[in-house]
Order: sequence, then C-alpha cells, then structure tokens
Amino acid sequence: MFQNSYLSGSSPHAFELYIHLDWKLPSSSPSLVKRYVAMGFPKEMVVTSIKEIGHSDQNALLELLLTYKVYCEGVETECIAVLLVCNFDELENLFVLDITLFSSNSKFANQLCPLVYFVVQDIVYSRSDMRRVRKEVEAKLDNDFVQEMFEKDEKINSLVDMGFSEDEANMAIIRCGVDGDLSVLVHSISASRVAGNLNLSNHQNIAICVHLWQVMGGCFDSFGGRKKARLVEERKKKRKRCGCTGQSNQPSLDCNHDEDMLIPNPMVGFNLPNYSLPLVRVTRRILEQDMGPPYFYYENVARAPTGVWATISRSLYDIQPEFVDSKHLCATARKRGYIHNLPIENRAPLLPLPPMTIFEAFPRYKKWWPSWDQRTQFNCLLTGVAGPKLTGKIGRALASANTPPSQSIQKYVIDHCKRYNLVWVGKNKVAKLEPQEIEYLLGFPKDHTRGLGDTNRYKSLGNSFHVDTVAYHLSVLKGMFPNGVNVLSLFTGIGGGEVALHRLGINMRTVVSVEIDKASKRIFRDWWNQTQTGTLIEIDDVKSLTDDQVATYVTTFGGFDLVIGGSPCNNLAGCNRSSRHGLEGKQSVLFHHYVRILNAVKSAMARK
DNA sequence: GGGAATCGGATACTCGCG
DNA sequence: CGCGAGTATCCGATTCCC
Repeated sequence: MFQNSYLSGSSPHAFELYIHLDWKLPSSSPSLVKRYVAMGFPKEMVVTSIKEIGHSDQNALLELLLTYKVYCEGVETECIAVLLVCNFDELENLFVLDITLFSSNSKFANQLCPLVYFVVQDIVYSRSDMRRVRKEVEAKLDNDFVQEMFEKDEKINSLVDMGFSEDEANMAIIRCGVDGDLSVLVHSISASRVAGNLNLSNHQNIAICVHLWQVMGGCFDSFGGRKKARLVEERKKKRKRCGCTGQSNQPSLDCNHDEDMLIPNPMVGFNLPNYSLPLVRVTRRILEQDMGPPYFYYENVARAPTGVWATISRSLYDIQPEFVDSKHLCATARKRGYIHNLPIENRAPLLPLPPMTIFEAFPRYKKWWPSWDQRTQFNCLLTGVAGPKLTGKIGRALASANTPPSQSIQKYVIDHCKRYNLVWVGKNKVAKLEPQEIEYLLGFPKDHTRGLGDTNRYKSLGNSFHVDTVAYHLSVLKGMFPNGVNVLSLFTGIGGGEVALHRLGINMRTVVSVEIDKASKRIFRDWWNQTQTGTLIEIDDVKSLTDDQVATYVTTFGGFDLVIGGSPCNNLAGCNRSSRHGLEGKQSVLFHHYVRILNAVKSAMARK
C-alpha cells in the first residue's frame, strides 16, 4: 500500500521509496526453512532471518519473520532506499530499529537497505545525520539530565518570547543542541520553516509512513527486551570509544549546527546514465517564480566545509543540490555539487560514452603498470601536478627495492600515485599526466588549452567542469531551445559549460562571458572563434557587471535562457591548507555575485 | 577510530631578457 | 645585474566513509 502511494508521484515534495530485494541463498537448516516457507514466508527471508538470530529461539525467529514480512509487504524489486518516519518521542524505538535492522553487522542492512533515510518531524535525515542526533540524545540521557533540561527550558522560553512556537523551539534545540547559541537556534527555526514549506507537505504520504512505523514498532515492542539489551550494549561500546578520545563531555562538537545536505552515496545525483535504477529520487520543489526561463546552473566542490552548501542552497531559492562524482561517468573522480532549475527527466549523456577506466582511456600504460597498483580510475584532477623531483624519488626507491617491492615501499608509491594521479610509463618509472590527457579525461577537445604554459594548462583544467557531467544535466535544453540559446556565463574559465552545450549540438546565439583570468579568456575566445558563429561578449570581472548592464543585455538579446557558472572554490577546497576560509573567503565570496547577477537577470526578465 | 580523498597557496628558485 | 614570468617544492586539516 505505501509502495503505491510513494510511487504515485502525487506529492511533488515527498521522497520516493525504493527498496531493492537482493536476497542471497546460503544453505542452512533445510527442514526448518521448508517449514517456514510452508507457513507462507519467502524462502530467502527465512534463510536470512535464521542467519540473523539463529534457530534456537523459535518464538524470536517467528517474530523476526513477521517483522520482515510486514516491512517487505508491497515492496517491489526495484527499490534500494527506505524512508522511515517517527516522532522524536519515539526516537528510542527508532534507535532500536536502526541497530536491529540497519547496523553494519546486519545482513538485512547489507542486502536490503543500502540507503536509509529518517523523517523526524518533517525533517529528513540521512543515517549519518541520525547517528549525530542519536549521539546528542544519548549524551543527554547519560549526562547531567536535570541541568540540561533547565538550560533547555530557559532557551525555549527565550524563543517563545521572540514569537516562535514551543514546538519549533524544541525542534531547533534537538537539531542544534542545547549548547547552541540563541542566534543559531533562531536561524535553524527560520530554515526549518522554509524546509517545512518544501518537504513532505503531502499528509497522505506522511500518514502512510507513520503507519509503517507503528506497525513495525508494535512488532518490536513484543520482544523489546532483547533489542533493548543490544541498544544498551551499543551505548556502552560507544561510551568506551568516546572516553578514549576524551570528547565524551562535548557531544555538541559532533553536532552539525547547519542544516545538512543529503549527499547520496554513491554520489550519483538525482539520476545518471548506466544506472538502471534511480537511487534516491527526489522530486525537487521549485517555486513557480524560480522555474526557468531563465534556467540557471551553479557548480562547486561537493566537499565544501560544513554548512557551505546549506548557505548556497538558501541563496539559490532553497533548491536542493545535486551531488555527482564524475567517476560514474568517466575514468576520473570529480566530486561536485550542482544547483539548478533544469528538468531532471529525460536526460541523455554525450556520445560516445567516455572510457570508464584508466586502461580504457590509455591502453598503453598497461605495459608498465605493476599488479600491486590496483587503481582502475584516477582521483580528482587538481590544479597542481607532481614535479620531477617526486617522480625521480619514486623511481629510485623502486630501483633499489625487491621485486615485488616491500609493503611499505608499495604504500609509499601508491599513496603518491593516488595523490598526484601518476601513471606508469616505464620500468619503475612514474610520470604525471600530460595536459592533453587531462583535456581528454575532462571531455575537452584535444589541444583545447594548448598555447599556455603547462602550469597554466594544469591550473585552468583543474579548475574546470567535467564536460560530460555538465552536458548530461544540460542535455534537457536541446529539445527546449531548437533555435539556440542566449547564455550568461559567469566564471567562464576555459569554457566547460560552452563546450558541453556545443557537444550537445545546442546552438549558442549569444554568450556573455565573465572571466577575469587572461589566459583562460584567450583559450575560450580562441575556441569560440574556431567553432561558433554566434556573438561573444567578454567582461572581465563579475564585480564590474552591474544590474543595469544586465538589464540592458536582457533587453538587447531578449533575455537569457541559461545562466551558468561555478564560482571560485579556492576557499572551499579540501587541499587548500592555508586559506580554506569558507564561502566568505577572499575568492569564494564571489559566489554572492553569482546570486546577485542571477537575480538581476530574473527581475529584468520579469519586467519584460 | 582510522583510512582516504581533496577545482590550493606561499615562497624560493630558474631562466630569459634588457 | 635587475626584473618578471614561469616553475618546483614544500606546506595539514576537514570531511566522509567503512
């Protein structure tokens, strides 16, 4: 019943539920299995249950089977994520459920539910979110409960005085911790109000989820003692671990004070080609006034400091980001987040599909690749590369080592190969990738950046889009704009977005390109002149592009169909050791100009 | 709790040019 | 010899996942 409701698509806001049944068939207790199968339980479920708790306690086994049966009723074979709903009052029960069904030791977790999401008071949590919340709650139970309740009451009173409801205040404290500043709590409530408008407004679906939870809760209550004991055991282990780190008194350190973004694992966005099944299909809620045109497309690194993507999303109309690792589309990893208002149905990848492995991309490296280097794909292509000193050092280390080298030598070599994406070009000889090879991996035409010094080539390529990923998202524009598009391209760089549009066969009538780096500008201009017939207007700096100027362009070109750009990641990127200062950092702060200019386009087009 | 990944930056250096 | 452009080398922390 709930299955149909979830898949009905009646709510534009609800997560859809998929559970993938992939039961294994180990051989155990054939006669016992037969008996339960005769009672109407699927054979695979019986086998799994026996493996889970054994067959000595027949009552417990029967109860577990009943639980699984209730859980799996109506579930079809295409589903691989599950959504659970409960109230915070029921958290204790939810933890029991989590540990029982979804712990890493549970066969059930591995075989049935790789993706689990929890909906508590209309807020969607991933499993890792729930771990944090659980830590928080458990800490509350374990520590000075009375003191915390006192602090909590005081905070609630303050928030109620400010005009928030008691429920809202309670929720904010659970999300942010009782240690959270009042301003943090206020912000959380505001954000929650927005999220409340966005998510799960379909009461039917919520009711169905609650029903599921109640059914399951009933089952567990009937033999809660055993589960409860396991929960206590888990807690003890946890306490022990916390004790080792000396952080047991500061659970709030683990608490995320920003609204978390759901990053899918695997990082495949809303959908990808070659994935026969969508993973967590999220029907994004986009307000009427934020739908295109103009369509917009924003990109930045996925692993930004905590809270950055929540801020970006807030600035971009609370649209949920789409996180994609390009390793699912090509031979190199590139974990990026994208926020856009493009349709997500009927996407199509660029053809031919790019090679997925190192050897498919570069067969010649197979010759010297040692068996103990088990890489099949490259890591993220960064802006810097290894120099001859490092590769020489690796070569000398290998030359003086045994065959095969010792474990420690292997680890030293592999670690550096992974860090700098080195390839094997001779006996005991590793080398950096050539700029041309990186162009190929990222989907650019051959020699796209040729003419620059190698350092600049590596830098501009490292800062660029992965063309195939972006093209996959932009592919929906092809049918919508048969006569071509007008593009406002911010932070153009070497033109990854434009190359994607070109490879999709989408004609660019006009591109207004904003890019400050002269070398990148030259690369993009040269490419444009060689491949395009439309109008290119170049602007140096996003800061100098005024709202009035934007309005003039809108009037001149009849509006922009696409506003595309990835703002600087310098202060967000993980490998920045000296100035990873977040979204307000020196370069990354330019993100706000993306928002400003996009809003200028929207308002100018609304006036038209 | 530990392994692994990460659109980088500051600085000293080399090299070609006048 | 001074200058500037290009180059090489060194520099951990945050975050996620298992």
